[in-house]
Amino acid sequence: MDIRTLCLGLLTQSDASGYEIKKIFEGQLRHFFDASYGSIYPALNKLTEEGLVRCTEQAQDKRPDKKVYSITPAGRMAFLDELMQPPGRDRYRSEFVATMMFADLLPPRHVSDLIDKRVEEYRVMLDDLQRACAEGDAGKAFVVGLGHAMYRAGLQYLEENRHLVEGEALLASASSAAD
Amino acid sequence: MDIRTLCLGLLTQSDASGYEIKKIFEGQLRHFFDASYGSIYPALNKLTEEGLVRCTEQAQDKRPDKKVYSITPAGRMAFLDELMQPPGRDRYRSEFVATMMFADLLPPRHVSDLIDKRVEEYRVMLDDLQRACAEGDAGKAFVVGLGHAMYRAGLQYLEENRHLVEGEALLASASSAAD
DNA sequence: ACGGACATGTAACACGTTACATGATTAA
DNA sequence: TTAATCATGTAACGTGTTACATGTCCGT
Repeated sequence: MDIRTLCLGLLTQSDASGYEIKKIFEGQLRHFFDASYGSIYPALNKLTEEGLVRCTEQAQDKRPDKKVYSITPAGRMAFLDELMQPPGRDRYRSEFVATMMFADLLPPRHVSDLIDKRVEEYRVMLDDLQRACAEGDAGKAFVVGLGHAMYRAGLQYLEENRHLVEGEALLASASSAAD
Repeated sequence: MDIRTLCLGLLTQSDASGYEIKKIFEGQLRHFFDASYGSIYPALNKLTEEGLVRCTEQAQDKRPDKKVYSITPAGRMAFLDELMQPPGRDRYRSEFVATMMFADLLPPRHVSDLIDKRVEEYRVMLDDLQRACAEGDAGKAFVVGLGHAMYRAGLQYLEENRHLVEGEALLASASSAAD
């Protein structure tokens, strides 16, 4: 699902400007998706050309014009069509995970620091998601709940199993300390 | 962490050809990373130019030459250097999750089918990971375990909460059936 | 006076995939 | 004979990010 389609989807829920769409990505959706202005504005222009959204320019005093986009019936159909396509496979990219794969090459302290940081990040994220769970429709709540469940499991795993990568490092430092 | 660095990392663990590296990505690492020949071969060539890996051509009878790459001391240093950089944020892209966000726009049956499929995929993946857990060093086991824990939580959540998105659909169809 | 929010956009760049090109060997 | 596995590579394309360009208003 590319940014263009995602924007179209957001516009099924409410009219918005490019700037506002960015805010939505930075808000509750932050832990699942993101998009920069560099992809949002061109996407919106393309959708307009294709007749899937309509743009109403609102002149504002003391501010640049605000371009508010709303989805057209054709846009709704196109989005539905997209949603009905079999979803492609998830893709994931985690430098933390990649780093942990090679934990045995790193100084023990560094590994511990990385895990500490990640644990803290998970905690913040879980708080965020808890809060986000309240607001929003069923679909959003479901997705937020899924994220929460998975990140909570990740956090718990880190806490219970960090010794696996820290231990190995300790072993190495213990054998050199035993000299 | 780009493909080039990932290849370098794999070469810290054993010498390999481009073809073999692809097999590794398709094997135990499948659920965490992937890479196509179109990025692996150029990466390997670039690493060679940079002096981070060395290439030994093995003439094979009845097969094209096999180019086996091994990491150089400079390569090890460069990889370590890379690993010591603070890891960038995770990025995630899931069409399933995106689709679920808009579950209320979809036919109830379709949503149920999607979840059924996802549940089945999780089951297969968990089996895979269970098996992969045994082999490999501490780092790999840790990462595989983390994946397992998170996907298991995802599966459980889906099973226990699918009614949230199926229920809403049912509600809509119930009210129209009550006419 | 300065940084941050509001507001829109473009161009260069990075990174990766897909499809193509080539060709032998082996098992069904 | 047909498909799969072994084996390497390139070129076109897609998709997105970063950095830049521009300008106002508001709070401190």
